[in-house]
Amino acid sequence: MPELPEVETVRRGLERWAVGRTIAEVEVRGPRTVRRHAAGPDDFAARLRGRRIEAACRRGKYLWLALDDDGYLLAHLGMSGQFLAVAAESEDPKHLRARFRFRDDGPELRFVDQRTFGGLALDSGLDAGEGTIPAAVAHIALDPLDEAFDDGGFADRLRSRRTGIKRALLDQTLISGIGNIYADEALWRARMHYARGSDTLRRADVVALLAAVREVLLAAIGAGGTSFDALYVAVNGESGYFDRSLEVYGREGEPCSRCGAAIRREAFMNRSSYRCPRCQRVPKAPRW
DNA sequence: CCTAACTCCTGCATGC
DNA sequence: TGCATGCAGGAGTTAG
Repeated sequence: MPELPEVETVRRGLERWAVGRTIAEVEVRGPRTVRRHAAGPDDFAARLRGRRIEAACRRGKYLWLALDDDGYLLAHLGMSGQFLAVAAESEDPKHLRARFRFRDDGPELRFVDQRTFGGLALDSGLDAGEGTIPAAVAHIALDPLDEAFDDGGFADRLRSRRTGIKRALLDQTLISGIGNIYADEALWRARMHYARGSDTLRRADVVALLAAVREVLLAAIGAGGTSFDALYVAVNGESGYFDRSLEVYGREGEPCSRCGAAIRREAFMNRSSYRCPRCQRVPKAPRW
């Protein structure tokens, strides 16, 4: 599932394959993928025709392409969205949702999405202090790899919340880019249980947690992300290999690499959480 | 304002 | 074999 490392890998691919090119034609398959574009698929396609792509940007799990008319092509991959740069002659995949052709001889760009949680929209800019961003992204917190991320401010906000630590890590308005996989991996690295109350963390605990988050995100970016199946690949079609480095996620029953205890899978927030039962003990006052 | 449940969707694995 | 069920889950929306 695309989280920050996967989205960053895709962003780099868009930088390589889309930036500097001018759009000739856009084809949208069905209304769902552009459901966030209020004016509809035809307007979406018409406005993009002739636009030059100036930059590929990201905040958390949101991606956007800055256009030469000061607009933004905003994208979210959801659970299974992909951008693929491929020769126009190659066969259309089953879940093709949008196609971008350019005014050059290079490959076309396709947005493919099996589970349709992903989406595309055109948006206008908003001055957010740290620069202009698409208006629809304004409520998303900076991600922990952004140099403007405020560690102290995050600690304050986290500690003032009355929720569990994993819920907080998954809240994109508090810290962005973390999903189920990297939340579990970071909590394992920090030796914290997912149900620990966010208001029980001392500032030093938050420092350790942020360090663990950054370590795992950077390592995963270095591996090109995590590809469990064909649902996540880079823009050039390659899979990431961070799945080999996962310590707990998807490893139920396997020994913890630190202590040897069998990794446990538990239902939490209508999904699965993985943890080491010895390294990550249940807190005295868990907040499920 | 805060927190949490609900909802959208498709394909694959599992069980009877 | 076929059908029902469960599971994967990001984030906007709604409810309390």
